[in-house]
Amino acid sequence: MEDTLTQTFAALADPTRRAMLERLSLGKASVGDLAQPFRNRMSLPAITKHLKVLEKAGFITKSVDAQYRRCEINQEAFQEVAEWMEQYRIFWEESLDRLDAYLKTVSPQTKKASKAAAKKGKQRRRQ
Amino acid sequence: MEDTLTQTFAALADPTRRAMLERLSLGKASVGDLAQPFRNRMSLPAITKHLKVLEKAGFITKSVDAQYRRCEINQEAFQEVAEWMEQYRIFWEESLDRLDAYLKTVSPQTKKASKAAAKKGKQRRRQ
DNA sequence: TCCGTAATTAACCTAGTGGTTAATTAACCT
DNA sequence: AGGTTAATTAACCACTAGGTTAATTACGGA
Repeated sequence: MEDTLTQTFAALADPTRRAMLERLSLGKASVGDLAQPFRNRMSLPAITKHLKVLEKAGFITKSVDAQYRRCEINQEAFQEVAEWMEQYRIFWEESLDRLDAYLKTVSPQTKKASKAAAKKGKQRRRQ
Repeated sequence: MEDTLTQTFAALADPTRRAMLERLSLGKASVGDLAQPFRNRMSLPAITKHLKVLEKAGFITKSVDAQYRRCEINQEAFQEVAEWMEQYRIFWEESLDRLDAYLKTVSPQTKKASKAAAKKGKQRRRQ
């Protein structure tokens, strides 16, 4: 696959891996911990593979702790995405403005994603 | 592939498609225009397929103009990426601060991506 | 009307991805 | 030492992604 941005985006193009990142954004976790929400759907080797993809893309780092592997989220890859997005800032800023405006027409408090987006718009837009 | 975030990230996980978006960020273009930089490496049907992926992911819209297809960049998909990134803001903000600091230790003017990132950091970081 | 150009569709091929089961490595515990 | 638990590796399979060539559609111009 070669190029690093490609690896980065490819790593995010899977719901299982995104869920793992979401879990890791709350704090460190072992492979078993990360596997737990998927135990019914998916085997452990599958989990291992997903983690390897995330690791190669720089989203996580693993450290050995006895028989456990402690997984931790990592900025590196997020930085790449953010830098790339910078190039298209004009588009996503505009989009968030629209989202922000839309949210004002709905209810004052909505679910977390919407709240976060609204907050972002407010913080950055003026000046 | 089902889910929309997956489609969005998958669309970005290809250097050809990212190059096309880069070109389209400068303005509208026909399929032929977009194909031109790849004409030696890649056939036209391949280009058509790539554009279809970008279209399904919401990154571009096509309109018919005689025998030409006029392609235009679109915010929709960028919005999705931005919303998703919001969840990890703590990581990429921190990353951009580091990048910003690093750039200060290098030269005042560097290449475009770096400049943009530095600008972003300055605008948002304080207050 | 006929030819050239723009672009897509169809049919196909190869390599890579996401999953499996079975076997293996490595650490802890009694 | 022997058993249990954590995780990885190996070998395999089905499906999709990215590419090809050849054929097709659709429009403009002499």
